[in-house]
Amino acid sequence: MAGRVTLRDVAREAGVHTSTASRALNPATRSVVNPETVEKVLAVARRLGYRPHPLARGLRTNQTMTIGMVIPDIENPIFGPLVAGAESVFGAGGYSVLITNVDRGGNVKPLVATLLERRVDGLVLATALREDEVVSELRAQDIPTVLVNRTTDEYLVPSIVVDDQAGIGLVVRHLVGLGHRRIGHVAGPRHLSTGWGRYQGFFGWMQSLGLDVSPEQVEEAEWFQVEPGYRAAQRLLERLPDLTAIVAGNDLIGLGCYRAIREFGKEVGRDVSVTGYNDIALLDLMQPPMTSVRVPFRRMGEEAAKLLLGLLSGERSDTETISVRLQPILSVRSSTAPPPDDA
Amino acid sequence: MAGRVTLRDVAREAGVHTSTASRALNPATRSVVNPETVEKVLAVARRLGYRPHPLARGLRTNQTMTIGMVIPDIENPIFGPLVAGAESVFGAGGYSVLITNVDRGGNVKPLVATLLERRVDGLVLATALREDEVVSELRAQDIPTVLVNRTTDEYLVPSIVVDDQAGIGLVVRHLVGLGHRRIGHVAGPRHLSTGWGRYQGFFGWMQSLGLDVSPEQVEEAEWFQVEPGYRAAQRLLERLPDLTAIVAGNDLIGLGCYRAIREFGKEVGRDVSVTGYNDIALLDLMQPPMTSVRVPFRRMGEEAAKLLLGLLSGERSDTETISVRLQPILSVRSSTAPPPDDA
DNA sequence: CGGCCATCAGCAATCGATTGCTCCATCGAT
DNA sequence: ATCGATGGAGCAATCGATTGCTGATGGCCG
Repeated sequence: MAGRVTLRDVAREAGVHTSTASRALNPATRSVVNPETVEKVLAVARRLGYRPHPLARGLRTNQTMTIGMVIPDIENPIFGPLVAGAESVFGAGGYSVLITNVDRGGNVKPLVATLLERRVDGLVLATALREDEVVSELRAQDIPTVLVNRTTDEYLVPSIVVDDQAGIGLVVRHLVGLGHRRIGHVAGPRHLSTGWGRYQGFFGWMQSLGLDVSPEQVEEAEWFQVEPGYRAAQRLLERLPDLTAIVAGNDLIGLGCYRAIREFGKEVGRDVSVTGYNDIALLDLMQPPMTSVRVPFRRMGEEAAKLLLGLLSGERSDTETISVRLQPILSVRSSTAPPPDDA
Repeated sequence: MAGRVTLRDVAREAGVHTSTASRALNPATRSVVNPETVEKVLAVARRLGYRPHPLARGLRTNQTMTIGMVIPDIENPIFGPLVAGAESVFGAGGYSVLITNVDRGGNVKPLVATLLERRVDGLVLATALREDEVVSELRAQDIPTVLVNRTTDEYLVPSIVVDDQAGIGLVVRHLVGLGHRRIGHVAGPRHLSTGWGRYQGFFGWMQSLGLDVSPEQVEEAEWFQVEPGYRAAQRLLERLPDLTAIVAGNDLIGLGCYRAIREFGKEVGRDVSVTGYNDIALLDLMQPPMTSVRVPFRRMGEEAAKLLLGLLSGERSDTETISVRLQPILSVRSSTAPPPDDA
């Protein structure tokens, strides 16, 4: 029965008062106790296998050593590594992670409320919208919060995101380098920073590379999924049948593009190149393997955890602007190739 | 500031003692309080937005309303739905889920110890080995525990698994029905109930369908991953080049088989049929789309949560044998076809 | 009219740890 | 020798809710 031993037991056994035992056990207050007494208490605690009761401690100190994490659509494979990374860093810091999943269309607010009722010490949200009421409130209430993967337009709380400008730059330059000129974009939802940032990046890079680009070269998928990507790609190809390349908002949308391209009687990688984003697992096993922008999700989770730990320890104030933009790299595969000669 | 209001505040405002307020608020003890008083307290609590402090309550009642969940290799896509399913049921029951990931080869014991120190009310483990010391200890300590996806050989605690016997039956009968006779098996690790059960099922079904089957038709992948699956498939095909079908231990192993088959100059689905297991996302987009056994992971998570909730409420005793075997169904795709004529 | 019981609410202990304050003893300085 | 400073340890309050027990009130029955 681990944990049956209370501080009282330790104190009695060591022949000191509980308060003394408490101070001896706590590294921060240890200095006010006689070193010999400290030794004695420590020895007894070890022998008895004493473990402080987290609830009792938390009640008094008003800390739960618990982090709340909200994940949208946990079935999306990008979130596994993200959670794993965060969890490992939090675990090393003595924190545990309460996880909550919110399916697409679900309401984040009550979930966050539940987490706060549980008195989590901080939050990691992977659910931010570009304009996010929940985040604003958390900011207003001074609840240590870190955003991950997505962020808000206005800086409210720290975030760890990937540099979409850079990521899209990688694919656009890659495509242009291959000789593509007529490039389209099947964007993700533009009310999310990821969809928006990539969309912006697409425009920016096309222009800066001196290529014509207009809004009609873009279609928006309602969601970062295969099916919506497929439908958006259909619309795009119908309007602009002579595109030689499509930059997809993420890998799943890219897979939707594959399907649409085939339905138009063309071959992916030969007639029309496609790029994805995120570089999820198994992408290299698709037909053809998809060129994508590799996003370090595990690292993203780790950085988010470190950042939040920093906020919690008071080392960093969340009023100072801190945002981390991770740099992606390009995974080139055979879904991208020079445009066909007759193009 | 949700939660700043304490029971004391409510009691004072309602003009009653805290104990009365407490009883009025708790449905179980409400009957002992005058209905009018109850109304009054309830009204005040609502007005003030009172939320009980979970730590204070937990300290007294010795319950944290928290469940610990241990996931192996959280990056594996099967665990997303499983976690989501469990989390939604637990959430509805007022429980929160502390999640812990253990990477392959990691040690589960200290993670469980941490969770127990946190005083979780129960555990869901997706990490069971066929002989599992940790599970035995939990059983011995009477800690409400449920296993999910994998189970132990000896019945120790309740589990929710898929019926591997039935699942393998689906694929073997499917293959035999297509005309295959020389069928091999690339098994998953046999120290896990999933690897073992499918291996057993393969033998059983082959025999019961009157086909020759010997251990040399089987190779074991060290892990449920593409790469180990590939290596095992290589070994198998080298030994038995005339196989017309391979039953893979799971989808990822199946994808490894794809690669090995191609390296042997054959075509998947035409020369050699392949079946997977689990039916993970994107499998339908592989080349060729893989026939697989669909396992309802979300449901598995839900059932696990329900079962554990049952144990916790005392409705069910964990001494009575309870195990749920979910029934899988077959997703037929084009990785399976009749054997080639010359075979 | 007295006594008994049921109903309801308050008192106070309790869960286990933390921490401000007090108290005592010792030591050094004047 | 006296006083103050200092180190070290104990006392008790506290965090917020739950709950066994006690006590008061009022109704009913004999």
